[in-house]
Amino acid sequence: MRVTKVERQRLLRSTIDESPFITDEELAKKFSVSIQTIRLDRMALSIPELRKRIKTVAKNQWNETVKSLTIDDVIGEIIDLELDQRAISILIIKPEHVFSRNKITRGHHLFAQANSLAVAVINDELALTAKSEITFKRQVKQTERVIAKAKVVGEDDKGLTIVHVDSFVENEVVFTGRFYMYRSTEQKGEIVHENSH
Amino acid sequence: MRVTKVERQRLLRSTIDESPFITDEELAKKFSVSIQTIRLDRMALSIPELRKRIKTVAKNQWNETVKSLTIDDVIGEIIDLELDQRAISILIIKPEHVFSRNKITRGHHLFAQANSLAVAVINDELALTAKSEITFKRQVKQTERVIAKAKVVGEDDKGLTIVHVDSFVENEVVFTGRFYMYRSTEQKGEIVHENSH
DNA sequence: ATTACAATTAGTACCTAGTCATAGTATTAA
DNA sequence: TTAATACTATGACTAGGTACTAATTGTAAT
Repeated sequence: MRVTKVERQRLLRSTIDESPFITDEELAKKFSVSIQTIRLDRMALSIPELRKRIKTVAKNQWNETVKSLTIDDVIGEIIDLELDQRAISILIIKPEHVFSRNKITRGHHLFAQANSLAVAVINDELALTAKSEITFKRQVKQTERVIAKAKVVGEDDKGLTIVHVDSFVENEVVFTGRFYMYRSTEQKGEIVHENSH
Repeated sequence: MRVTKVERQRLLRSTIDESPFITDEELAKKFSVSIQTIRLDRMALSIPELRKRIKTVAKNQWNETVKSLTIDDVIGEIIDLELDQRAISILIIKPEHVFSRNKITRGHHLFAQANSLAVAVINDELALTAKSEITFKRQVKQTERVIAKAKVVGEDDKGLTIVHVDSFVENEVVFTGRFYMYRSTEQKGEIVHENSH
């Protein structure tokens, strides 16, 4: 089925978004246009070629910036990250996050967002939560957008890194947590890049 | 530095394992051998070419991402429940629960198991976690079976129901948490399960 | 020293999934 | 009719390989 250019490009974007492992050839078949048209479309939409897409997806896992966690391992989307300093992530509450009857977010999703952010902010190969104290300040409903802000506040007497996370919906605190993180090397020494790629 | 074939292949394997984004050319330079030698080595070790490696890494990540959204499936199976008294659930740690690199369970899954058990044990329409203090006692690895035991221990001064959860792997405590649960009516009405999966 | 054989290197053709540049056709709007 | 827009086609080139054959080098045993 041939559709308009605009519509095709809209569909192209979402198709690639959904399954980034699709080639131009397959896309061409799918939309009944030539490969060249698909390529022009990608140009227009600034969508990189297959291999680069795959690489991007893969690199998140092995990232040199986010060492201890892949960005997609983080529950929610990281929008700001300064290792060993602070990090911010956004989680939009969808149907799968809520109790079906009252549409209130299940607590573990808020915890997961905050906890994974605390892991991500640690500049280390291995970061694990050793302990945490958390409080659910108010209920979060479906479709609300939760912004979690993590801040590394220091170390405790046992050498655990303390990360404080506050989560907000429209400037209102909905969750706070203090995470005591274990890290493999307890030093924030030099930046170790293993740029072997 | 030239080393023996066996040693080079050992190093090759770990190098690629560490950074799968390395080309044969770069590997050849690294080990001071020809590209062909590297290729023979990869053949011998059944290590696929760069693009396939990247693809695998990317696909794993893609799966993990998709899976972490359906967190509802990871809560574990309730095997014993006496409302407002105690509850027990079992969670077997699968690949989707762990960090891909070190196979250690991600904290939020242990939290989710304990938290959802705390919710389930409350005999009420609406049960929500208001606050909790949790401790991860030791790391849990893939394939291990986590048994969470929840016990309702009373109420605090604000009327929040306190549930204590200990999680074990083979009689060893791996997680403990104290959950302060909000409930809509402080009455024990009819049995309400939010089994919305 | 010569042979035997493994280890290594070299070279070729071919493949995929692209890039870039250029040219050409079809349809539509002024 | 002309011009613009959308689409298709072609050729030359690239990275990072596979698959194969052939030649060379290293080393250990006879």
